[in-house]
Amino acid sequence: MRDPEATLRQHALPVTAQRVAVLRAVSQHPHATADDLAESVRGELGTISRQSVYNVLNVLTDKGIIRRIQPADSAALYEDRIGDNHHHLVCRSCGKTEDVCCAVGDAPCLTAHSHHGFKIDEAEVIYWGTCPTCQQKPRD
Amino acid sequence: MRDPEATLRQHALPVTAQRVAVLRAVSQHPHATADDLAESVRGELGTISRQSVYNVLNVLTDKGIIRRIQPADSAALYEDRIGDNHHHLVCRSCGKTEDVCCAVGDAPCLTAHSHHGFKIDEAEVIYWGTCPTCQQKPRD
DNA sequence: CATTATTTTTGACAAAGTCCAAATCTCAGA
DNA sequence: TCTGAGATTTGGACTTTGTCAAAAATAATG
Repeated sequence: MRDPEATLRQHALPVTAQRVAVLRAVSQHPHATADDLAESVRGELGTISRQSVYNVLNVLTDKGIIRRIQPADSAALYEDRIGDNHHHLVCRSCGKTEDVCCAVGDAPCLTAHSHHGFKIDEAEVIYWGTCPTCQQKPRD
Repeated sequence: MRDPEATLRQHALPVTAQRVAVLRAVSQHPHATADDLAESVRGELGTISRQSVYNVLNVLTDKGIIRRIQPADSAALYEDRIGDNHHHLVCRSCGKTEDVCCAVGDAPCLTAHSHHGFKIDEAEVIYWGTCPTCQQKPRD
């Protein structure tokens, strides 16, 4: 994220310290939870309410400035990288999350064959596995 | 599910009224939440504790007898149909969930190109869209 | 600067699950 | 069929993640 303030203005959002800080935090910590981000912002701003973190994240998500992903058994994660239709790879053991470019070309899984009369607008893909670190640990 | 009791025995699980009823409910109501299933079981058994529903669903899921899916902004859903690697199609508006066979052959999205050193074991795909019924309703 | 609408904050609340200890039940074996 | 050990069910407290609402503070316009 080059300039959080400019980004906010481009979307007609009043610029506040909280928004700038949260947006910067999302940019610096991809795949962080709301709580992680709150912690991060507190290190920078000194203080921010839990509710404000949620407010900001919701507004930014609604405006399409950031993206929310919600893997099973995890709080929502946020990321900066949008518009490129990438997917995610999550470690079942530690939750570590990585970006994955759509494997076969641009949007293969996305071929929205109309099914059951639904109008499909997105195909979300999550690859589940075990990260290198966890592969070395003894499984319980 | 042909015979819930036999299924439980095959997996070395003691047969209890609660397990049989929950398993049957999952079979009869694909994509139901734990709460939905509790209601359904109460209609059949008269009573079951909330905790037991969770206990049973967890055991059955661990044994691979049923499958749990967790779309964003929804409680976990359970289904009977396992082992065929199908995906899901969820209505953003009403949450209606349908099964979708893997679009391109057997397991295209599943091609687990190893990424970032992860050992990938599953590719979960959720198609998001609007169901026929909700397409007709005026959007708010 | 003053005004007005928007944000932030605080605290209560809600949904979905889990943890724990006590009571109950299942099932293998006598 | 009866018994007992071990597994399951239950009830209640608790946790996590997030939302609601009203009051206080702040940003942006003129």
